Amino acid sequence: MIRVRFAPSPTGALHIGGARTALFNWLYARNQGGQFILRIEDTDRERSTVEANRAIFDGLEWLGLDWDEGPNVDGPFGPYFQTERLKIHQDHVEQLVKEGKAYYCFCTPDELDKKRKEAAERKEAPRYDGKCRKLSEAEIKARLDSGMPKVVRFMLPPMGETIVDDKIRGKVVFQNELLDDFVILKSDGFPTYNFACVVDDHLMEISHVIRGDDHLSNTPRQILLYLAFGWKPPKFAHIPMILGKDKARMSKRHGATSVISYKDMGYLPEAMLNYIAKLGWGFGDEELFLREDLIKKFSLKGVKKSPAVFDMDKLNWLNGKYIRQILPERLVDLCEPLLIEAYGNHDVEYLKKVVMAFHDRLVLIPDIVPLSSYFFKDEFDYDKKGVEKHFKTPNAKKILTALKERLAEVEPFTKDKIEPVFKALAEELGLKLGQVIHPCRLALTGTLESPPMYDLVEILGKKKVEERLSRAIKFS
RNA sequence: GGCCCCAUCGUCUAGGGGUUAGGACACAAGCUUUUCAAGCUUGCGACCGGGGUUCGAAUCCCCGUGGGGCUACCA
Repeated sequence: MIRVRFAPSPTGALHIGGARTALFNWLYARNQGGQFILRIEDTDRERSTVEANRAIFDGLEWLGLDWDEGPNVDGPFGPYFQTERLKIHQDHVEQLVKEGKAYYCFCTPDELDKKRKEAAERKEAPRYDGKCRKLSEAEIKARLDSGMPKVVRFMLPPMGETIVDDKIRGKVVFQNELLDDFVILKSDGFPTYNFACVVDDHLMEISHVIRGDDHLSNTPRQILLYLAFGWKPPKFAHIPMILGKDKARMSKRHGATSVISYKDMGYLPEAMLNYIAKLGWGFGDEELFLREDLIKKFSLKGVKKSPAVFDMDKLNWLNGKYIRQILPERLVDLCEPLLIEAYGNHDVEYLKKVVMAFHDRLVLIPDIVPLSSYFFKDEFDYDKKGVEKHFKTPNAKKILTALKERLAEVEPFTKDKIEPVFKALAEELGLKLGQVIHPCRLALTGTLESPPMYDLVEILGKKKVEERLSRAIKFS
């Protein structure tokens, strides 16, 4: 059975990189008919918050990444909040201590810090010197009894090498002697990441650990832990990082990093899913992937080794693509609240028509608001250049007046009845169609850009068209 | 500093001994057209450097260089 997990720490919103890791795990599970587990790694008591838990759930939910086991979804391997597994972790630490594979350390952070600095000055690797390893039974007992702050360190095998056989990178060899006796239980009694994740992954029967590249260097430590327990390590797959425009690891200064903020900005979840899937994974030349395609086509073989730069332009393009493809009803649902917020309540049928007029003009959902303003506001200024070009012409008044009179006669007021009015007028005046339409567009919208003329006229309706033409006639 | 990973257009990538090095975004031009978009066509544009191996390297190996990561009582 394939079992994978996404194990975020709740110290902030679900960011792009985390979402992509979650996605790859989820896709692998769905593709393989396996299970996707969500485990919250909240052992950092200082930084973990409940709001962050919520934010992670929201992010995953927006992308449609559902978990088979985890918070709110009971499973046989819970609990799924790491802090609720404290006893389990402490028992396992104790087991290692009893077996002589781990030991108590009473060195203070200050002391260690000082040693690290000294080592750095001597240009030596800042490794723990193993001072407390040499403590006698009696010394340990005395310190333990005195209630002195303590941590537990893993006793590293001194020799040999540890091989990480990575599904994406192949075999990576690490020399054990370069590692040191790392801490597995902190002085607050909570396990460290490297320890807790090993115990939990094993107990939860995780078969594949798919995670960011930044964990590759941690993997030998974890493998050593598996070996110390006599457990079989899972398969590992380290996926490349996501970088910002300057090729540095993506962070706040690269703009919005939390996935949910993309929802607020007006991105569609399918666009986001498609985009982040392509960040570090590919399937030939294909660009467009719906959720089902991704599930069908995803494989670890398709995952790249090199890091990818987050490119907003491409995301925007994808978003536009998906907006053009979505059902009218859904687009209306997405736009409606924004329009109501900006322009107040309007007839639903009217809103629908307006939204559909901009269907293939939107890159982001909120673009609808500025683009459609003249559908909701009767008072607007005329574009300055437009006035020079289309109002300050000898014919302008005549055109607008004629248009007003003739449109008043149109019944029903639909675009196929409206169209002939424009064509006939242009012909009679010996003008090109554009010469009639441009002043009219300026009169009706105040701008030089709009949906096609006849749609525009129909949607605005006879009354507004007349009013606006009158106003423009006076102005010109 | 030590260790580890990575390296094809500006960006995402295809290709993995012999290719006119292909596609997508962005950019530019054109077409279409009542404008803006959309759509279509075309253009611009890359194998990090140096050594090997080979008849032949973008491709395999080594060394540099560059970028990233780890080296925490963060995950």
